[in-house]
Amino acid sequence: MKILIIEDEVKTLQLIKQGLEEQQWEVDIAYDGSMGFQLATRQAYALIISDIILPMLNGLELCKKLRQAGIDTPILLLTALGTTDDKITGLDAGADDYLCKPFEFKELMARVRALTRRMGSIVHTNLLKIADLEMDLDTKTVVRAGKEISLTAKEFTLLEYFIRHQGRVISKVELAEKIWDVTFDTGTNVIEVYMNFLRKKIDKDFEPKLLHTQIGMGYVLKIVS
Amino acid sequence: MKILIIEDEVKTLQLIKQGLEEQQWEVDIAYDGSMGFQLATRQAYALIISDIILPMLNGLELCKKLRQAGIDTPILLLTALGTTDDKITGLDAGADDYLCKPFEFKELMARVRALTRRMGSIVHTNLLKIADLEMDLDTKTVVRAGKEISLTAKEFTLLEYFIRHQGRVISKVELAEKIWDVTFDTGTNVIEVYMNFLRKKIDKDFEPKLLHTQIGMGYVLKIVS
DNA sequence: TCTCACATTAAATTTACCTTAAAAACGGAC
DNA sequence: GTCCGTTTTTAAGGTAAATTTAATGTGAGA
Repeated sequence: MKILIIEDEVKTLQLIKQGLEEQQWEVDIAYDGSMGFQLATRQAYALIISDIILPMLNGLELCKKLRQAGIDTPILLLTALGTTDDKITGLDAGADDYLCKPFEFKELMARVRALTRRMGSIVHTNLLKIADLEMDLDTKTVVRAGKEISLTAKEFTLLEYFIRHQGRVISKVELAEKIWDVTFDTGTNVIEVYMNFLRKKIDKDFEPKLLHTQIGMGYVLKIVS
Repeated sequence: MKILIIEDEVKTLQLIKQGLEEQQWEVDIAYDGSMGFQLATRQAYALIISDIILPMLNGLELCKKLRQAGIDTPILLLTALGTTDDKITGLDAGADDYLCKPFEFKELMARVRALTRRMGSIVHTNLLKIADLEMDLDTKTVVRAGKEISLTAKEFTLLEYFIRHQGRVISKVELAEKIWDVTFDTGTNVIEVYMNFLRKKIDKDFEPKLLHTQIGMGYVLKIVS
């Protein structure tokens, strides 16, 4: 699950984004309120972190509009406006927490943990990983270097087998048995065709390459050759 | 629904109690941590407001014990310990918010409103949501974008399963087991027919579409593909 | 340079799913 | 019980996408 940051000040944005990514969160970014609204209504986030002073639509109006639209994602407002009345306005607009700049980074992270804890249990469950390639068995999605990659059922099963046995050279006979469920030589080249499909999708536009051929032996999924 | 205050300093206690009662809250009181724990585990509160420095069992230990006991009532810690590290310790112990004394009373009230907002709606109505689609389990009604949608029993059960597992790709085998209670392949296409029924009712006249097919894998209920 | 194992592409085939209609089962009302 | 409306299931035809086949290209090793 992802976190959405809405902030027009690039330095603050980068700081938060980096910190969240270190905690294994996926992060989306918006530079103004209306862009933030678009994103927040189009997909489900675990948390929205928003500045109050924003172009287009300010953080308070954003809160209200999201709540009106039925979005109940936790919202953390982050701003330089530090009076008690500002905080009250923010919280009553529908925000769940309010943190004043300048804030200590570790406090922000603790508040993020507190706000996402409830969601957290449903999060990051069935994930398989190698390098920057992630496979989510629940949502059946594959992401490499942050880009979502769409796989067919057979491609998915095949890649799953490779990730579960990463580093091991897997023979074509083994693949035929485990993925295609045939135990005799059918004289086909499906496996080669499918390895080609997979490579086009998960390796072609990325580095380092993960799928390697060991001529006469089989294929391996591993980092570096 | 009630709020529980755990505080040994009588003056602060009275101040908060009175303020909450003016907002029509019923208030229970505990003067030490273990009494607070007893009360919190014996009935459901909308919110627990606790000091950290308490006789018997301090506020942090109380938080941890309550979370371990499976109590997920929102907890607001209220204390004189004001460093960032104190806040982090509190939030990571399982608290939802942390306010330092001396605090302005109206900020406390705003934070109480923020923390109880969710509970207020979740508790007395038993409803499931995704995007602008709402399902009320008590009245067995479904509403999308404000329009009431009438579903048959099987359609309702099916949609409920999807909403409870939103984001997850659900295979036809799983649906057959969980909704139709068959564990073997009956060679039927009921599921496809029912997906068609559901789509006609909840997706046909609305945007964005929520039910998506992942060929060879199953179906997902989610916002955007 | 020749061979073999694998890569690549396009075309053929098959499967999974959608849609519609009609049949069967169910549930009140009488 | 019978009738009738509703819900659930079966069945059949159509379609797009996934899978497989087949034909050709390429590169490493003898």
